[in-house]
Amino acid sequence: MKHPLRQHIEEIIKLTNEEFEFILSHFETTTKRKHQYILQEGEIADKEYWIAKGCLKSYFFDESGKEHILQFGMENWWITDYESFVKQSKSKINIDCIENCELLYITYENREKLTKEMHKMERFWAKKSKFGRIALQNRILSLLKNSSKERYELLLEQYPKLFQRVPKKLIASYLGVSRETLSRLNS
Amino acid sequence: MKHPLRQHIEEIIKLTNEEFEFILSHFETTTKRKHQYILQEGEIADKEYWIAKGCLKSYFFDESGKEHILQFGMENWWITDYESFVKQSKSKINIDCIENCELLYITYENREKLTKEMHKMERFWAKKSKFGRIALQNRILSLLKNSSKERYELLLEQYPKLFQRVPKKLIASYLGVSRETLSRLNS
DNA sequence: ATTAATTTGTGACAAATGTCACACATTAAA
DNA sequence: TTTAATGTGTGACATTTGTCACAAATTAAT
Repeated sequence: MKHPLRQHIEEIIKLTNEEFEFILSHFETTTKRKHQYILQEGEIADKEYWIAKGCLKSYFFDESGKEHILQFGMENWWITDYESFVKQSKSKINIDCIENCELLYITYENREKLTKEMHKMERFWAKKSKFGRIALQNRILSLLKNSSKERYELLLEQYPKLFQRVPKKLIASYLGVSRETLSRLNS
Repeated sequence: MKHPLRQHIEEIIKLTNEEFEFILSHFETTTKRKHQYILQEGEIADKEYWIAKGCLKSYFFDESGKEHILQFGMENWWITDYESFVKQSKSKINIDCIENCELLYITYENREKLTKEMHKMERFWAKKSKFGRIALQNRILSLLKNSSKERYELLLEQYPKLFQRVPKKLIASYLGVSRETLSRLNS
């Protein structure tokens, strides 16, 4: 039984046992409980997390104090503030656990080291970055062309599990509508 | 006087004369007139364009036939359908010139070749990809947290030139509001 | 110069969405 | 088990935005 992180990476590049062990040696493990945070506004995101188990949200507050959800994270997803991590600049966002979580993380330094030591991993992350960008582009497309109701239905279709794990008011925030509007979309 | 493409690339990585000539040999030049297209829905984006001069839009139509603008392109920007180019899949979008344009382009094959032949260019495009992703993330942030009026003012602030070159109805489409609403935002 | 096409602004009204208030259900904490 | 906190649905109403219609202004084409 392969390590789930290895399975995840091997969806993109094949690895020998030694290569995977070498990669894994650059990661650390941590567990967090529901409501605990892994990144706070103003900090520099010096770690990128791979979610072994659990569910998280990345979010920020606007001037009026309203919460907006940028991303959810579940098993096999990566999560960090990408902008802060890449630029090593102060983060505008927060990341909290919405369930108890088991996480693997790699620090910025270790990731830099690993990409230099192992060209395969540079390719892995380049590909991840490409696909991440495509996903964001499609979210913008959807925000432009789809109504709230359509966005709701598309999300429900694509991530049915999310709806059993995450309060609807967070879903509303992710979709960019008020919780009352979301509540009325079903009818 | 350095070639403008060289200046552009050297904002990220330094090049020798030979290196730049080598890079340039992978590109071709083309000119297009206003209203001409460089990519149509259903085609595979097999080229990535660097805009030497002119202005373009990438856009798509929703079911009701409404046009939505995904991106504008101006001097020193790159433009293609990123998803189609990366996956070499059928494009959902169109790209048209909204002014006469001078363009340099690199084909998918040449770009693959060049990244393999020259690791510097792999790093260049990886960085481009990262920053492109950050820009998209910030656009989503803005769509979630800012009102139409705020988005309008932010765009005006960031790209004042755009407003002298591009009809306002296209700006409206980019911002995700009707042209009538945009027209009323000033008051 | 004339004609045609495109762009822009504005009024009137409909539709969608947000806000506030409150009741009730569900979950977490003591 | 009791209490507190959180989440959800719904009514009433205000606000925002979209749609349709039309006229004026601007730009492009002949």
